[in-house]
Amino acid sequence: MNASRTARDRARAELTSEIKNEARRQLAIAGADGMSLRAVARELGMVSSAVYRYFPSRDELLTALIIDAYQALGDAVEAAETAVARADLAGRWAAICRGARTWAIGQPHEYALIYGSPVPGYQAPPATTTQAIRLPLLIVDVLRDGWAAGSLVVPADEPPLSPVLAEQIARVAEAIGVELPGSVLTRALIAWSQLFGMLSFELFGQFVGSVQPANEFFDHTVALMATFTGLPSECPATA
Amino acid sequence: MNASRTARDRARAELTSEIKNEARRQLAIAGADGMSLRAVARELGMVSSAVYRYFPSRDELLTALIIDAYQALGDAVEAAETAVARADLAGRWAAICRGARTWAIGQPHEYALIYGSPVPGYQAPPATTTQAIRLPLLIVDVLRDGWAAGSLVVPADEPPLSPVLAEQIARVAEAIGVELPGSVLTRALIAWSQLFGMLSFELFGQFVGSVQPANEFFDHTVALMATFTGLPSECPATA
DNA sequence: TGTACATCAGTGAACGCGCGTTCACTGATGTAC
DNA sequence: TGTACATCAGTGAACGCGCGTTCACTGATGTAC
Repeated sequence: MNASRTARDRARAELTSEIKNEARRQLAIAGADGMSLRAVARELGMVSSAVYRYFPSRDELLTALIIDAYQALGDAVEAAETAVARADLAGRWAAICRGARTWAIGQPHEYALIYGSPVPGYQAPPATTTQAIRLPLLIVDVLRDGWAAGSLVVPADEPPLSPVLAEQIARVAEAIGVELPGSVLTRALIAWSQLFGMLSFELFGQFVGSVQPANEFFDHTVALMATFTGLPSECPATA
Repeated sequence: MNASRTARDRARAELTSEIKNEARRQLAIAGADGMSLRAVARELGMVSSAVYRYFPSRDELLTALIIDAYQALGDAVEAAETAVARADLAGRWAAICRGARTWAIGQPHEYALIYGSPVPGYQAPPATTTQAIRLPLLIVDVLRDGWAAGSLVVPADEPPLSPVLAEQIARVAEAIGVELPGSVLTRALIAWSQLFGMLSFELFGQFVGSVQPANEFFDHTVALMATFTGLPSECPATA
């Protein structure tokens, strides 16, 4: 009836996610280019053409994996951030960073899929963007709360933004509906790119021979970058 | 005689670099996985097996491209930095950053090859490391000069490095033969990772919809990160 | 509850493709005397 | 300067492989009356 879930529906949903899981497994072994429909089908004990009942092409399967990855990262980071007391701004920032790192280390190949080199000839659909901006939006939330509470430390000798940059930043602020000084938003973008630069360096091996394993370097950096964005380094006075 | 360069030698050197050039062209079109020996040979008007007289396998060709890319980036950045007056520390830092960006934008696929996701199943030989550390070494040079001149601004309220991190950093300092406070070296590593995080975001499309085109954001960030590492923001007093 | 029809999942064969690598060979270039 | 031999570049055919995608089909599951 209209209770929707027929046996067929359930079977379809299950197989769809099994296909994605197997594809993820191959991603981990052979990378994005190595993920093949035939191999997925083989591993699942079905004939290769059967996969086409679930995904119309290899590219669509890849797209699904990319969206899933952004979503999983967003979920993980949001969960980590939500667990921290709202007033603990530095703690929330740290939770975002550590949540991202934990997720990235847990599934390095999915991380590489979304933050590594773009797959050549592949165009990300808009649905990915919606997921991709969740993390930067979380960062902005923390800063906005800090701004509202008056606890943000804006450096006095900040060089002014150039007109072009100021307008780009203003448009961003408008698009996400947030009122923050341009300098604060700019520093947030810098901290955001630093975070992923650091994660990529760690995961892609650029820290080998220096700060690898990077646990302590990561935590230290997170603290410094919190200060960089103007967040107070200590928990707020519980007054 | 012993004047070495026979016609054969010259022909070999020329074809070797033509093969690499064609391989780079394919890199730009199809990415690292898309670069194929057969296609290279085809484009050069030779039979595919002939390429094996120059590179023993596809992987060795890729390795050559990776080393070349690090080398080209190192050369470009060194040239940019050398052109700046020694005493102009912030200028040297900016030259390093802009040199890296100019090179990356000029050959985005070679950039992706060395700073994007690692090619699965591929192990970088030590020769790449020698080239890869040239840029961070340049950064350290600038800071060392600043330290020697007493013009480095070390923040007073710096959180102390944890013992593990302090030792990692000390080992790095020893390995590269430099005497700098651990906090300065740590900030250098942070700035270094920020630089490449920002470049990757720009090249891989994460800034679309915010600070793309990123020229002004880049320059602004370079200035802020110079301050972050302790470099004086102005040209030195010419006294 | 039972029948007739429509929908859908999965099959198996095929198309056409490109790939990396090996190997025995021909012919040109270089070297030693 | 000339000859004999060794080195090397490039050929062409072959091996064995895996890939994405299409298509006509069988048989099971769902739906409407």
